[in-house]
Amino acid sequence: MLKLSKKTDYAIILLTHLGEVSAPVSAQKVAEHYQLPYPMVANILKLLVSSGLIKSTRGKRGGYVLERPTENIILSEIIQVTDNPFTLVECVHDEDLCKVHQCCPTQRPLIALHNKIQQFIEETTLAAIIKDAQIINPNFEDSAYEIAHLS
Amino acid sequence: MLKLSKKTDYAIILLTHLGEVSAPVSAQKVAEHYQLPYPMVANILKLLVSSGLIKSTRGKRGGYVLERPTENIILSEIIQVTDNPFTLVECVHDEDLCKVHQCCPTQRPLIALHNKIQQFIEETTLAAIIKDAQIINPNFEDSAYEIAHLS
DNA sequence: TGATATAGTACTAAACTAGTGCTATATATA
DNA sequence: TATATATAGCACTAGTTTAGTACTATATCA
Repeated sequence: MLKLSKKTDYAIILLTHLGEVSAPVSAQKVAEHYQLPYPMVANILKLLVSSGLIKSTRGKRGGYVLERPTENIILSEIIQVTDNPFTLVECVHDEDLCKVHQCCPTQRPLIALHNKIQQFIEETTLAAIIKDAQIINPNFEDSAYEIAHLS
Repeated sequence: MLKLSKKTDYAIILLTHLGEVSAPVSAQKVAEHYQLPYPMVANILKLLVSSGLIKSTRGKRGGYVLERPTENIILSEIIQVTDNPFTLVECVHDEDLCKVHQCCPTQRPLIALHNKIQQFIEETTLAAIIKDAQIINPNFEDSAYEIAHLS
């Protein structure tokens, strides 16, 4: 099915949130704020740490912050972590897998589509995603700030 | 996972084949030609009939032919039949599904990506796919012709 | 030392994918 | 008109993936 997993969806939400605050945010707080299941959020945050997109501090006042500025995080990295590595059709990366590659009509057009998607997700930075989101909800930054500092 | 199903892959192969011959081709023949599992091929062809992309004739010398010229069949139709209807993220079509749409940062960038993919699969005709495939294997038409008329 | 928070790992239910099997029906042709 | 050929329409299964849960260990602040 041509769709992104909820994991990716959540990851973008989480990273966007982290991109808008400076103090560490706990899994609990983010989960509450977006009404997402806490264990899920916690798992994804762990995943994002182990893949180097965010870093964590434990203990009281601990939580997660971005590892890099939002301009240097691209959508394709996020998808790579939370979805399996993007492969529209198997033979894009390994044409030996394909029984009919001698006369395969899908290869070229689907590789073209693959490349278009790839290009888009490499062009799109977290910074751009955040900017887009703020057009919808200009007060978001403030409310996020409040939440992040709610004791 | 951001990928197309084998069903779609096969459907494109099958439709391309039908686009290159004029006489009806049986499920058996196509399956043999591409070394694909016959029951799978048969199922997909039935699906393509019921969705109006191809038409069938039963009995001896029966088989499948395209319902329309290749220029009038677009990739998005094929995907719609064989993959579930394309929805990169659920809220593209139904934003009430989303718990956080008041402040959802994924919505805009992912809808943008959705639209890019949508545009591509609507621009791409079966005729174009066939033309692409022939660049790879210019003898394909001949061999397909042979197979189609193999008694 | 205790509360808070992440780290790591393992597990489960539901959904989807890929593929199979069977029986009924239509058609060309000998 | 009988027969071989071919599609039509089901229903079923195994394997994989997704989404979400649970538990224990460890680090840190106060």
